[in-house]
Amino acid sequence: MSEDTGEKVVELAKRRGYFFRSSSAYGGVGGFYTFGPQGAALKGNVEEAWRDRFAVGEGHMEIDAPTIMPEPVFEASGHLDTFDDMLVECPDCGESSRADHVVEDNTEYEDAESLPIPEVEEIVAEYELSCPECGAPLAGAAIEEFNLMFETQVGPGDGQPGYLRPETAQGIFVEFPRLKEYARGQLPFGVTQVGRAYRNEISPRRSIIRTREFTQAELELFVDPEGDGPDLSAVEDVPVRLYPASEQQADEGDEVETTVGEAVADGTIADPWVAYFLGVAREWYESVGVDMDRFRFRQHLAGERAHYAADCWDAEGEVGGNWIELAGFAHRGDYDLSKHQAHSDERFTVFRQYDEPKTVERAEVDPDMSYLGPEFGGDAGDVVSGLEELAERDRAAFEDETVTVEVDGESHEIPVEKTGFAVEERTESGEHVVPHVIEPSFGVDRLVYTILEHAYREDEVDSEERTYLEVDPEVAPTFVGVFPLQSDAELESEAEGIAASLRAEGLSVTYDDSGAIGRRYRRQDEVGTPFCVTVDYESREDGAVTLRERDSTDQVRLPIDDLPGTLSALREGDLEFGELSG
RNA sequence: GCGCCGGUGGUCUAGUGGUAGGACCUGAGCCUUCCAAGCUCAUGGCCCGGGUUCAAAUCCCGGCCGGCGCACCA
Repeated sequence: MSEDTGEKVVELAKRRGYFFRSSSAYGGVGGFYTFGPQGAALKGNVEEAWRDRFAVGEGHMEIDAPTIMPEPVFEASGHLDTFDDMLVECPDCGESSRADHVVEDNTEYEDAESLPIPEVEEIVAEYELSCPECGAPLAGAAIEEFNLMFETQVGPGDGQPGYLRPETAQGIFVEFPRLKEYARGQLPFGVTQVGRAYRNEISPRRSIIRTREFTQAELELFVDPEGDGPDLSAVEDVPVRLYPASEQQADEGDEVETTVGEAVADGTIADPWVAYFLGVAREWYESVGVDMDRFRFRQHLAGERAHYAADCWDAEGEVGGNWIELAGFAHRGDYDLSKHQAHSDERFTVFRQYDEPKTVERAEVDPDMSYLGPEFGGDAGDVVSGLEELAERDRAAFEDETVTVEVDGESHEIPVEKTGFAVEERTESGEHVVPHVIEPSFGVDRLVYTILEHAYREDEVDSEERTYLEVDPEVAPTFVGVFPLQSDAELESEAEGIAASLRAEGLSVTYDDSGAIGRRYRRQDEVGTPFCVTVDYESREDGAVTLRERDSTDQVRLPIDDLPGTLSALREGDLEFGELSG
C-alpha cells in the first residue's frame, strides 16, 4: 500500500473514533493517545483474542499486577542501571553522545555507566575527551541523565521512590515465589499479563506506534533448564517467513520462506520453545487480520540483543513501507529470576526431585565462630563465606594445618581445626533450580495500528469511491449496523427492535436512521463494520430482512428469526457469508 | 535532546498586515422501496504566550504539538 496510507489511516482513526492525541484541549502532550469508542473496542477484542490463544489456549494463568513498583525491584531487574543513559551534547556540532561510551572508549575505565555523573564529567575534562562526531573538546559540557522510567513517590513527603513499570514482565517475575506455589512447584508453567507499561521516550513517533504509555501482552513461560520441550508437532507445518541474522549481514541476504519444522531441523531457529511460539504467533496474527504478505520474523543481531537474551526473534509487520516490531520472542535464560534470587530473600527457584535420591560426598565447613569472631572482627562473615566457597572448590586446601583464605585481596591464615572442615556423605533427593524463561512479548497498540493499516481499502461501488476497513469479524469493534430502509415510523420501530434483540445476543450493534441508505452503508464500511441489516416494507409480510456484507457489498435475504444465530456464527468464523444462499 | 518543515471549523484545505472562504462531514426539513443523488436551512475555525504595529491568523521571538532526519529504543 502506498506510503500515504498511513496518513489516511491516522486521519480516519481521528475522525471515526479509533485513536487520537490525548489532552489536545490543552495543547496535547507527546506520546500519549486516547483510544476512542471504536479503537477501545478493537483493542479490547484483540486482547481478548490474545487471551484465548496464549493464556486459555495454552493452559496458562493470567495475573494483573500493579503498574507502580518500588525501587528495589528495578535495582534487581537491572532497569535502574541500564535505563539511565548519560548523554553529553557537543557544544560545537550539537551531536548527542553517550558520555559513558565516550569515556569507556578512550580511557581505562570500563564501567563508566555506573559512575556518578559529576565524576564522569571530571573524567571527560581530565582526559580532554572530544566529541566522537566532530572532534571538538567536550570538557565543561554538561552531562544529562535520561531516565527512561517514570519516577514517582509512594506515600507523602519523601516517601519511598517508585517507578512505573517499563515492561509488564517484572510484575510477573517479582511474584514468582507465590506463583510457583500456585503452580504446585511444577514446571513448566506460564503466566500472562495484559497491561500498561511506561517509558519516558526521548522521542515518541508515528502516532500509536511509539508512545510513552502503551499496552503489552506478555507471556512468561517458566521451564526446566534441562528438558520441558514444546510439542513442536502442533506447529511444524506452519509456514513462516524468516529473516535470520546471517541473511541480514550477508550482502545479498534475503528472507527465507520455510516452515517451523524445517527451521528447527536446519538450526535456523536454535531454541525449540522460541520456534514453537513463532508458529503459534504467526497463526494468531493471521487470525486477527495481519496481512501475511507484510509479516515476517526477524532474528536479532548479536549487538542488538538485550543483555539477558541468548537468542531473540521479533515478529515484524510492514506499515508505511517500514518494518515495525510487533512482538519479541526471547529466551531469557535464568537472567530475571537469578537477579531477583540474588536481591531478594525469597526463593526464585523450584525444587526438582531426582528420579532416584543421590548419595553425594560434600565438603563442608562448620567454622568455630568463637575463634573467628574475635580474630577477624567485622571481617569474620566474609571469611566464613570464603571458607565455604573454598571447601566446595578445592578440598586440597584443607589438607595442611592451616588454610589460606583471600578476603578483599588480603590473605588470612586459619587453623583447619577451627574451620570444622569435613567431607560427608549425604543423600540428596533433588535440587533447587532456577527456571529458564521463554518470553513472547506482544505490543498491543502497534498491532491495532497494523491491523487498521492492513485492513485499509479503497475501491469503487457503482462508480462511486468507497473507503472501507476489512477488519476481521472476530475483532471488528462494531459488528453489525441495523437500518430502516427509509425514514418511516414503522420501519424504524421494527429496526430498533431487531437492534435490541441482536444486542441481547451479545453482539456490538449500531442503529442508524439518518439520511439515505447508501450513506449509512458507507459510514459503516469506513469504520469496518462487517455486516449491515436493513428492514424494508416487505419485512412485515415475509418476516425477512436484507443482510449486506461489507467487503463484497453483496446482499442476501434472511428470516428475522435466523439473524441472531447466523450473525453469531459469522462472528465466530463458523460460517462464511458466501455460504448463505441469496 | 538537536536539525529541517509545518500548525486555519469535526476532517481536508484556500488566503491576505485591516479579525476568514471552499469542500466533505454533522444536524433539521423536503424528496427517496437498497449503496456517499438532489434541494432548503443550520452548527462550527485562524495552537498558546510575548514582541513589532494604529491594526497580527498573517511579521519576529519563545513555548506546545505534529511529520521527517540524527541520536535513543535495556
